[in-house]
Amino acid sequence: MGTLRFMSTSSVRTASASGDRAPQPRYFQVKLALEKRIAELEPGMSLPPERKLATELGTSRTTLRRALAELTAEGVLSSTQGSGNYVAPPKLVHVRQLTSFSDDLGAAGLTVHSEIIDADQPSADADLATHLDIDKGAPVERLVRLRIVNDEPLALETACLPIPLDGLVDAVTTSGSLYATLHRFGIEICDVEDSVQTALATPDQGRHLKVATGTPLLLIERTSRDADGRIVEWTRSFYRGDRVRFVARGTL
Amino acid sequence: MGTLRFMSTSSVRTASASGDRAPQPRYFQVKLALEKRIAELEPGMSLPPERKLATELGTSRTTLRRALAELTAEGVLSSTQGSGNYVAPPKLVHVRQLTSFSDDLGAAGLTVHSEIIDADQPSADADLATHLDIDKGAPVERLVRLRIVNDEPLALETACLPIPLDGLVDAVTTSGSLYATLHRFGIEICDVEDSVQTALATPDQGRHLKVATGTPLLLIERTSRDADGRIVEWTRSFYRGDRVRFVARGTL
DNA sequence: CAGTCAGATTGGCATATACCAATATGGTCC
DNA sequence: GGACCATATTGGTATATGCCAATCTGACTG
Repeated sequence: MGTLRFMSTSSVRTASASGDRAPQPRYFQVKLALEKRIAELEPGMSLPPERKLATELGTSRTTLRRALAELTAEGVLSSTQGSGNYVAPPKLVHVRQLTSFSDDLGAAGLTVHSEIIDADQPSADADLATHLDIDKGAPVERLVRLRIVNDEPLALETACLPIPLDGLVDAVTTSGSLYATLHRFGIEICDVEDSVQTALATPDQGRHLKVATGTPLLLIERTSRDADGRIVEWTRSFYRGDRVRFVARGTL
Repeated sequence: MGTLRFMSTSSVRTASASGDRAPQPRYFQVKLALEKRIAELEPGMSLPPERKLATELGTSRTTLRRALAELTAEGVLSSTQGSGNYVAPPKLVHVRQLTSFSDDLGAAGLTVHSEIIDADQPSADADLATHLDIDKGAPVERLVRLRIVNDEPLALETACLPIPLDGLVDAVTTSGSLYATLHRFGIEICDVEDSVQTALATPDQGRHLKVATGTPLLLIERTSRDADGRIVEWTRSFYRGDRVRFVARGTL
C-alpha cells in the first residue's frame, strides 16, 4: 500500500475556499487512513502489528497509537495485549421508552442563542438518504448550528430535512427555534425517536466547541415523524460531554 | 510539597485482602494526585505549568499530560494553549422529560445475566447520604453487579438502598432482577429521575468491563422514589460507551 | 496425544527530546 | 495613555527508545 503523503504540518496556511481550514494533526490523518482501511475488513479481522503498521503508514508508533486509541474509544477497534488490534462488531442497542423533547433550555436565567455555521441544500448521499427515507441524490435542506449557553459553545447540531424549504434559514435566524419555525411552515412533529451514545470530537468539531480533538462527546441523534409517519427531520447533535449532563424525570 | 512516591510498577504482585488488586499505572496515580490538588482550588484557578508540574510530581511531561488529558476529558480541567491549565466550573444540567425504565434487555434472543461483584452494608459517607437523603453514617445496602450480554460485559452497576435488607443478595441472585426482588420485599417504585453523562473508565472499571483505562463511558445515575416521595434506590451504572447506544421513542 | 515450558511476538507504559502554535509580557514609540 | 512589536512562556504535536506484560507459538516431554 505504500506510505502516505501527509499534509504539511508546518506554518504553511492553505487558505481554502470556504471557512477556516486548518491543517489537521498527523495522528488524525493516520486515523482517517486507518478508518478507510478498516472499512474493507470484516468484524473480527486483525490489523497488522503496531510496529509494522507505523512504518507502513510512515509515522511513529506513538502517533499511531493515539489514532488507535481513539478508534478503540469509539468502538471501532478492540485490542488485546499480546495479541493484536481487531475490527470490533457493531454496537448493541438498548431500547428505552418514551421521551418528550423541548427545543428550549433557557429556563434558569441562562443566555441561550445559536450561531448558524452552515446552511445549504445538498443532494443526499447514501447514508443521509436512508436516514431520511428518501431517494439517494434527492435534494435536502441542511442546517448546521452551534448552540451557545452563557457564551460557551455547548453543542454542534446538524439538522436535515427531506424537503428544501426556501427561506428556512432566515426564519430560524429570527425565531431562534427550529421547531417553532417548522410549525409556521405547516410541519407538525408528532413522533420522535432518538439515541444517545458517546463520540470523540474531530478537529473541526473541537474547534467550534472549543474542546480538544478526541474529547468524548454525547452524540444524540433524533428522527422526527409527522402524523403520517413520514420523516420530517433527522438531527445529529454533538454535545460537549465535559459540559453537559442530561436529566430525565418520569413517573411509572 | 515534594515528589510523590509511586507504587512499584514492576512485577511485584501485592496480593491484597479482597479481590485482584493490580498495581495501577503511573499516569493514573498522577491523576489521583492532581485530583486531590484540584480539590483544594476554586474554579478558574490555574495549575502550575506542565513542565514544572511534571518535575514537581516526579514524572515526565508525557505521562503528566495523559493524566491532564483525562481530567480535561472529564470536564474537571480546561486548558488553553499558551496560557495554562485551569480548574473547570461544574457541569451544566439540561432537564429533559419523562422516561420510563425497564430492567430487562433480553428482547432479541440475547443471553443476559449479571455477576455480583460486591455486596455489603457500609455506612453512608457524606456523598452517599445526600443522594439517599439520609443521615451521614446511617447503614445502607450496596450491591455491585456486572451486567453481561452475550458473554460480553456491558455495564458496571452500583445500587444503593437506604435500608439494609437482609437476604437481598440471595434473592437478587436467583431472580436476576433487582426491581422484581424489591417488589417482593414490598417496595414499590413509582417515580424515577435519571441523568446521562460521559465518564472515563478507571483501571478497576476497565478491568471488569474489559476496556482500556480512560475509555469514555456512559454514566447513568438513577434515583427512584416510592409513592410518598421517599428515595428507595440510587444507582450508578457505567455503560461501555463503545458498546452501548441508548434509544428512546416517544409520541408528542 | 496432552501437558508444559521457553522464547518470540505484540500491545501497554513511561521517558527524553525537539519543535510548533497560541498566549502573555514588557518595552518602545508615537 | 494607547498601539505596536519582539520575546518569553506555555500548552500541542510528533519522534525515538526502552522495558514490562499478556499472548501466542512451537518444541519438548511424559
